[in-house]
Amino acid sequence: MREAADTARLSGALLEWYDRHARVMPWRVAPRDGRSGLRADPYAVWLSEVMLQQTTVAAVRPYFETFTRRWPTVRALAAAEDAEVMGAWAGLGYYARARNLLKCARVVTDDHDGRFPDSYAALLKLPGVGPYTAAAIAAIAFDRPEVVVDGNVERVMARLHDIRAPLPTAKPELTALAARLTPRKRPGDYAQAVMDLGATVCTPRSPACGICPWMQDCAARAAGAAAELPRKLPKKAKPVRLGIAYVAQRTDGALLLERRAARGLLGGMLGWPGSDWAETAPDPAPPLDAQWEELDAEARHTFTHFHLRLRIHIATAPPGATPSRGQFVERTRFRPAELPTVMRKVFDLAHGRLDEIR
DNA sequence: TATGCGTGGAC
DNA sequence: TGTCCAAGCAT
Repeated sequence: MREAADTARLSGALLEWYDRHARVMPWRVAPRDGRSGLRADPYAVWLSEVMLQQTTVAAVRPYFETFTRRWPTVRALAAAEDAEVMGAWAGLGYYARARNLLKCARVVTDDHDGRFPDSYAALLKLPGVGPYTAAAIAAIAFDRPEVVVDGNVERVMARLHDIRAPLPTAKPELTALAARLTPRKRPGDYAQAVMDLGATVCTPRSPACGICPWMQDCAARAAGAAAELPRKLPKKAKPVRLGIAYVAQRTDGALLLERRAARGLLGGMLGWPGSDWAETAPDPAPPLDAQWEELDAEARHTFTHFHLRLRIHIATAPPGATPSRGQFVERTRFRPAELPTVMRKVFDLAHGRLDEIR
């Protein structure tokens, strides 16, 4: 157990480092000196934190810009159509976040008069807001001294204290260690400072210990073990699943698309009608009667827990054809960017040949 | 507590 | 090429 004076020195040293090295991000205000009174917009903090769940800053940046331009306030977002928001989220992944984002915007608008609650407990009740996000919003937007623990903080704590127990077993211990270090002053800056440290210095591979403000205090560095921590339980192998995607184009260029079920994989997103995805070869079941042609190429895509190989069948839909699934979307209204990545891969492989046979 | 849930970049 | 990884949450 560290002395209180020691923890104050550590958090102080990190805040000094952050004052000099904080990265510029569109959802941030400049580091505070405790007097400026500047606070980040809770809507921007919430939106960015949800986008940043398991997602890199580089990937989030353009999406954040798009969302705040189209929907500058939580009320504006709450009033958006579901399909608009899902389309705007396409490509960012973990689509349950987008579904919960809309739910949350509507709860804040309808039940909280358009203002985000300012306490950890109230934030935690919101859809899509878990322990990390609730603490982050409370600290960053409302200056509350909450303990913010994400993957960066876990890694930094595991190294600082040389914790050899693997994740996720070690998470409670790492959270307790993070709690001891969290200062009462500038909690939002402190939270962002630890995460920035983890993202730029105390990185998963090849940590830059030589420039770390906590170099002298790091137990793992002293033991020569920094790069090996945190340990993690081994992961399961990903099985390969097989499927068929059907891309039908009408002679006027309209494409047959289908809104996926609201829950589960790619829930609520637009896609091509197709078979289930399973480890055994699927039986063909095209969504309309036509002269189907199977492409030589297949779309390969890796999800969180399986690899997918998607065979692609294409056809020109006969005039007046009525599909058993999905609906035709005018070509001028079709935006490949509104498809999840695996479906966009299918389109990229299909569209040249599609126009040849039309 | 364990599992399902995306994507793109780094190595 | 394959593997690992990132500012987690819901069930």
